[in-house]
Amino acid sequence: MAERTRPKPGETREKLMDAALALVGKGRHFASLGIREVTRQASVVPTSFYRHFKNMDDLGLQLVDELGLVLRRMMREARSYVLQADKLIDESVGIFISHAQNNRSFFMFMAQGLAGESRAVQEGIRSEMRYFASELANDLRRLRVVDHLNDADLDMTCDLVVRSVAFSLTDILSLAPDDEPQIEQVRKRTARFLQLIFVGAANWRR
Amino acid sequence: MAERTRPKPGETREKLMDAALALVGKGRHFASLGIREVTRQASVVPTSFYRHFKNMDDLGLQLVDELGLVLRRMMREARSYVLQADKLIDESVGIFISHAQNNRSFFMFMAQGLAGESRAVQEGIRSEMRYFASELANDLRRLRVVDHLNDADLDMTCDLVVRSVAFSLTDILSLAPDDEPQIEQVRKRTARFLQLIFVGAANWRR
DNA sequence: TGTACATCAGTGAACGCGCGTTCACTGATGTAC
DNA sequence: TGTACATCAGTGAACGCGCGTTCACTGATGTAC
Repeated sequence: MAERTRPKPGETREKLMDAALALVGKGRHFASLGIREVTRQASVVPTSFYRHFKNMDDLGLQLVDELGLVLRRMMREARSYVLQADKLIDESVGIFISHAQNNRSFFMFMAQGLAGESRAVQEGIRSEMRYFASELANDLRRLRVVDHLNDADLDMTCDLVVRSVAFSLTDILSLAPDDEPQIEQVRKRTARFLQLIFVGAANWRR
Repeated sequence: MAERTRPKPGETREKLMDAALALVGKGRHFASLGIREVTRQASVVPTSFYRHFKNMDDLGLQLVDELGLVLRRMMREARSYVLQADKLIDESVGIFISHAQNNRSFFMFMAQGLAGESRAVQEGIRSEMRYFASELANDLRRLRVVDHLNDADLDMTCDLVVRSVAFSLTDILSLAPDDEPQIEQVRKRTARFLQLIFVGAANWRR
């Protein structure tokens, strides 16, 4: 019955990334985090950091990859719940916002990274958003709600949708996580933004 | 013919704010700037900082106020150039983008601040954006392009417009300042976003 | 299956450095009478 | 108008501290034969 004296492989790496995320979730900006600070939060000796990351930028880049996983999970859930077009907007916005609340730190990191110091992180997040928009375009084609739009116009519409939702995200993040009434406000407003955009798309260039 | 041995009042304060902006303009994130770093950039002794600001957050707040002035100047220019509705979108977007290029550092600071560490700076920037949106609503009423929308729907539309433009801003800022072809792309795409939104508004709840 | 060796992740001590902040001082400008 | 004093912005030295990074070491795990 020997105790586990050796940590699982990759455990410290995960602890460091979680620690950075936790600090961001507490309101700190990623760009202002230091190596010692992160290792302290992770209850790990500072030297260990270098076993897994070159520097903080490197850690940031690896967080972007994990962010991608979160976004894909969100998309998958939206797809499985939203099978027809009529409640599409409200349900998708709802799913998005509940994910934003359950992954606050991740989305804070994303919001920060868009205007962050590291060009690479910036590009990574933008590329995730582009991917998200293109998947959305696929889904809309599949649901046949936008048959009259050509590909370029559909892409533009989806891009605008993703941007609007991303901006609503920063609204959510600036609220207390349990401020239900305000969160409900943001949910409604975001849904109306999307309705407005889709009304625009429906009447586009006719 | 005595040399001016004493600096003008407020000169150092201005130098410090300019220095912080300059560092942000070089790609640094405001949250990661230090007092010594800013004073060094301003060619001022570190102690002087405390004559004008309590800490970096305080300096950030005062930068938000100046940002407000830049935005108001931009609005004024847009109003004087755009007198009728037909070229409204293209011209406004053009003016906006040229201001973004001429005040890169300011707008970088704004983009960073939206997801920044200081709650107060965040609120300040949001409030500037709300003000901007409400002024836009006034203008649209005045130009009588949105007569069929009620106040709440007009506000929503303007909010969405301002958000979309603000997001395009981050597109511009991530490009090299002289990358004309790409900037032209962003200009066109932003204009089409706004057209889509206005088509939506024109057909809203008919 | 057993043995020898390479690889890997974590450790603790140590380094030099730049940081934020304080202090007492200076000298120019503004204000009261 | 002149004088005395308060206020203000800028200075240079000094402080203690936490930072990023390096180093040599440890011991567990993986690999070759």
